[in-house]
Amino acid sequence: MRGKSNQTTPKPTEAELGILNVLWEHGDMTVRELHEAHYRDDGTGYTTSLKMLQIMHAKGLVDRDDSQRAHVYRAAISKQHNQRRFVSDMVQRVFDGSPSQLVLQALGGQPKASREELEEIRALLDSIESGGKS
Amino acid sequence: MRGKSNQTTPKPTEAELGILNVLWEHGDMTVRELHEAHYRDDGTGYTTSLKMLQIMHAKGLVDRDDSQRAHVYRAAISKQHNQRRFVSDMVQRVFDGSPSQLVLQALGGQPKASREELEEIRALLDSIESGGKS
DNA sequence: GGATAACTACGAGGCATGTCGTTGACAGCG
DNA sequence: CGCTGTCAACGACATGCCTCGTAGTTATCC
Repeated sequence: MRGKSNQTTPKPTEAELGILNVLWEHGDMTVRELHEAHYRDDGTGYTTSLKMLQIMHAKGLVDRDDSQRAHVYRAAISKQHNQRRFVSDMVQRVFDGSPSQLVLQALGGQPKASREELEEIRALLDSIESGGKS
Repeated sequence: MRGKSNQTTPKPTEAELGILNVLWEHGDMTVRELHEAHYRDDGTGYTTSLKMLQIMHAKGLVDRDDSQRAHVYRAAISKQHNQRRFVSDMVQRVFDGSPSQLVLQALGGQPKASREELEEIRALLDSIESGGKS
């Protein structure tokens, strides 16, 4: 019920993903704000930030409020939605469609999970194993 | 001691990943064999397969045996190595560096894990929680 | 030995991505 | 009113990816 946002949005590119991460963190932002927060260090020009947001708006990745002179942008897709998209893609292309293989690889990786996170994972396992819901 | 580990091989592109998947499945292959197995359906030309393998060889993604007239190619990186690379990248870019978030997302997804796979995951959780090894 | 078929090598082109420069509009201030 | 600074819009360009056509080489078969 919550998602009237349909699946028609394309997969974000690498640069677009960086921008979305800032938008998810900060909420609504003007071009100037995003540029200062995200592109300042690497010396990238202001117009690049603008162009990026315009392209993302054309793709439906961000919404825009142009009632003010400085347009305000916000992420049009949720972080979770994006995560599902990426996980689904990677399971398909890199793990032969097996999510559990991905899980094993992720748990074996370097940034170790904390005890609380491990418990959360166990809880989800229980939920699945007892015929839990999707 | 972290940092620039010699990841000399770049991350495979989409098309390169498709080729690697075939090579991991079939083992060593000539260009012709790969083309028949992978590119025949979509009408892609033979020289495209050849060029792809040449590029991948230049990048170090595949090894080549040119002692015969028809060169024989094989994957230069293991499937596991590639999986680690992709998981690490995605954890960083999409999950703010939290592997457990990725795990939760993967387990919630649609291709459900089997009971055996769930047990395997539990075993790995136990191993980690008891001060397991890497 | 000469034609034929299969192979490698190389360059070029179409397309997406990410970068920027320039232009024109608009607000605020004197 | 006219200046100055900020903004959105658009085109252009470099680069990487993927595609193919063409050329040149080598094996094979009469």
